[in-house]
Amino acid sequence: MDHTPPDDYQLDIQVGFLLRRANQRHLAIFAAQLPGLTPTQFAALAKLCELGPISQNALGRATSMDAATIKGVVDRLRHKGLVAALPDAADRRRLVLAPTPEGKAAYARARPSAHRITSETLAPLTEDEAETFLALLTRLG
Amino acid sequence: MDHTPPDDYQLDIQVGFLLRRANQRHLAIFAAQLPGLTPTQFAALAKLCELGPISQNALGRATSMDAATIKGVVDRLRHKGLVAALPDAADRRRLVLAPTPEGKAAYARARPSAHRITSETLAPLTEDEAETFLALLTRLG
DNA sequence: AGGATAATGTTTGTATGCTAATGAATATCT
DNA sequence: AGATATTCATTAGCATACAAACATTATCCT
Repeated sequence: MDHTPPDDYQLDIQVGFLLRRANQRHLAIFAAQLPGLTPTQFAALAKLCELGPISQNALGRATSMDAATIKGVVDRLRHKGLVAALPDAADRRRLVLAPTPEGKAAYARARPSAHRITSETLAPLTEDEAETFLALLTRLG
Repeated sequence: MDHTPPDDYQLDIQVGFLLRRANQRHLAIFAAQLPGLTPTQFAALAKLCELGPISQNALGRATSMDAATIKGVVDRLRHKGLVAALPDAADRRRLVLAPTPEGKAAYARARPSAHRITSETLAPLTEDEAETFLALLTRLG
């Protein structure tokens, strides 16, 4: 009898809306801390430095970007001189990507900022809360 | 001595990356459950139905979209016949928006789907976990 | 009253992000 | 081997998002 019928729809309480807002805030923090790279560009560069030479689509899978998206991101990284691409001799469909020396340097320079960005994004939470949040968020991916 | 130096950067652990992934999954669920409207379009329509007639920029603020973004969203809703726009007699800069009867009907029809979308997005978590997650996520917006 | 300021809506440009279609190359399977 | 299927990269089209610049209109302040 005390049961509230779900007749109301409060947008501000919905996961999708909250995810979008949290992401907006994170993007703003990222742009302020690391002006030269977008989050996706940094993610692609970071994964490429982590994994070493890899095909474009494989890099996309590693960073959760589809083929169309990763292409645009890689094109911009190549245009900036951070990533080099060579045709794969063994599989002529493939484009093998690798970070350039400038790309590796940019990644090394950006890493401290990346840590600050994560900290600042999670700053409204205590350490325990942040840990809980990340664990739950991981399961929603 | 057991302290791990933050020398490594694991992309898959970063908030930004996890937020992007969770959002991707949510968008896919949304598109499957509610094919006619995008999440932003639904958010704008829902807020407009909640709040009643309001200017375009004010609707943008209510839904966390900047002026350029809300314009595109509203244009598409108007093109679908879900939203009507009239010049404000009191303030000639303003465009007063209101849902059309079709817009109100679409909102009423979409609301059950919206609840399902939220449930499905949070399905990997228990109810208690989902509640915790939403509380923490709210503080990151 | 009148000049600085601010708000509203618009446009342009850049960057994600998805779907769908395409052509080329490789794998698979009978 | 040959037909079928899959993978890779690309392209086109649509929909967020944000920044920056703009003209128009309100408001504020002295």
